[in-house]
Amino acid sequence: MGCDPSPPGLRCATCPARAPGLCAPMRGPEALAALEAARRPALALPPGAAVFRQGEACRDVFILVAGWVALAQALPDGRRQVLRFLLPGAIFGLHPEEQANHALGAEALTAALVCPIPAERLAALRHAWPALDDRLLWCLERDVAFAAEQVTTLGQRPALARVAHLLLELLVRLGGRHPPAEGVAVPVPLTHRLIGDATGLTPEHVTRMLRRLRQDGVARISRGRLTLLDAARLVALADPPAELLALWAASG
Amino acid sequence: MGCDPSPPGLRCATCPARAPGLCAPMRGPEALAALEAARRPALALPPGAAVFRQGEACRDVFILVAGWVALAQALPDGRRQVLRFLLPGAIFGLHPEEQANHALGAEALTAALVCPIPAERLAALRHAWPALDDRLLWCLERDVAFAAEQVTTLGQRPALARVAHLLLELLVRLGGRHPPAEGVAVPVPLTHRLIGDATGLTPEHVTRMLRRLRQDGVARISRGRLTLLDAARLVALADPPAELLALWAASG
DNA sequence: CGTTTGCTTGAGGCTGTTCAATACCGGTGG
DNA sequence: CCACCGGTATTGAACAGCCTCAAGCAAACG
Repeated sequence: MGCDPSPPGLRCATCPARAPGLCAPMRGPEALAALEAARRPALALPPGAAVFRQGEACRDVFILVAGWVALAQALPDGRRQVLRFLLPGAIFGLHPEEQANHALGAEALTAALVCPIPAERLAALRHAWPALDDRLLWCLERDVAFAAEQVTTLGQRPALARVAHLLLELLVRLGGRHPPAEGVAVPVPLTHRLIGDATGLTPEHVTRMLRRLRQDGVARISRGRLTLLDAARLVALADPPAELLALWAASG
Repeated sequence: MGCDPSPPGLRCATCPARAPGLCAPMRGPEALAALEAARRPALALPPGAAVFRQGEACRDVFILVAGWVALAQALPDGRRQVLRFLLPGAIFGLHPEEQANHALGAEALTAALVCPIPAERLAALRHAWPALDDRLLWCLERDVAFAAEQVTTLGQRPALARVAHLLLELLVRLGGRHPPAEGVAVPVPLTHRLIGDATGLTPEHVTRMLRRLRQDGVARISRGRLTLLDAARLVALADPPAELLALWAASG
């Protein structure tokens, strides 16, 4: 929960080629300096800490610099839906102006570093550097495409395909390429509960689906490490639209 | 399928107060004239016609001037997911640049009138009138919020709540206010199949859920007309986040 | 080490699907 | 005006997928 006013700033951590963040279009030194000047001190969060809570007033927009964050919507009955697992470079917390309070919560899954940027300062930057508008527009169009795919998955695909879809998405986003590499153990800080909240399944059923994937030699996940065994069969199970694979690979 | 190069243009039909379209920020006569100049001739579509098909190249962005359009993603096995029912004023067909082909299809549910705007011309307009960026950003942030809610609904809510949620959404969007008016028969061109494709249910189960809503005196839909009987109970069943109601009412 | 948290497995039940048969409505052509 | 027709709605019965509940286990953490 502490504050880290010094490095790592936006410059180094949010601009890896495979996870372009907000600063990608701010190439000029002045523009980047302006973005650096606008941001608040970076927040270092321990695992489980909330970046913001559902219902809280929207004050800042955030850039995830390091670690994993989950965006989730909780329901009154205790159920909750994970909307997206965020990786470094992600920008989140944007909202239409009518919306004064967060409809979603954001929670760190690992130790995480986030940069808050006051919403009004971001608006000022947008007007000073129009390239920032292009970037934000691109990010949002991408988010809409991702959300549409998740809607289709939850509405139409059976449990096994939902889990396969999520694993494939993570592998492609983490690896930055499609097809993803086989045989590599990738760190993935997800519990069965989190996977269930993202796929609309119970943790018990997630266990059963993961067992089938393991027994069929498709992929295995254990102790926080995900290993792809058979990329072709995972893709066949997940059956993602071709358009998405490029987006996953390109945008963390 | 014909072309209608004359009225109704963007001016009259897309700017009703309750369904602000692209031109809302283009108040100045020059700006509006520029938008009018950029658009192609309006397309008049018969019911069932495709505005664009899934997999087709992305060439234009569209503004819905009149009628209903469904955005849907089809799966190889014949199932499909309706992502959103569009009402007049909606802008659709935006996509991140990596995406050369539509991941979704758009189909007219009624006779409909749409204005295509070439994507590159829209980009040019954006740079000439920065207010347009604000508007597009707002539209996309709203779309992300809507999509997030649909994800939660499909992932976590049971069948009755899903149907109630959709009916409430339509009533609030059509009426432009919350709570929606009781006792008014609103034209709604949806078949049980379409409702099922939007809620992830079979048409048969949609029938059963609608029967329960009718028997419980909550709402009834028949012969293309939706009548709200008990707003409070519909809201209780649908249980939408407070943030959404304002967005539904404000944005058609 | 003890405690806690998450994982695993099984049995039984509920929700929603599938399949099939019938009724309905709107449009068409005789 | 009426018979016909295609698409849609309705209903029921059997089935399947996923959930609930409960117990036992493994792993992480103080």
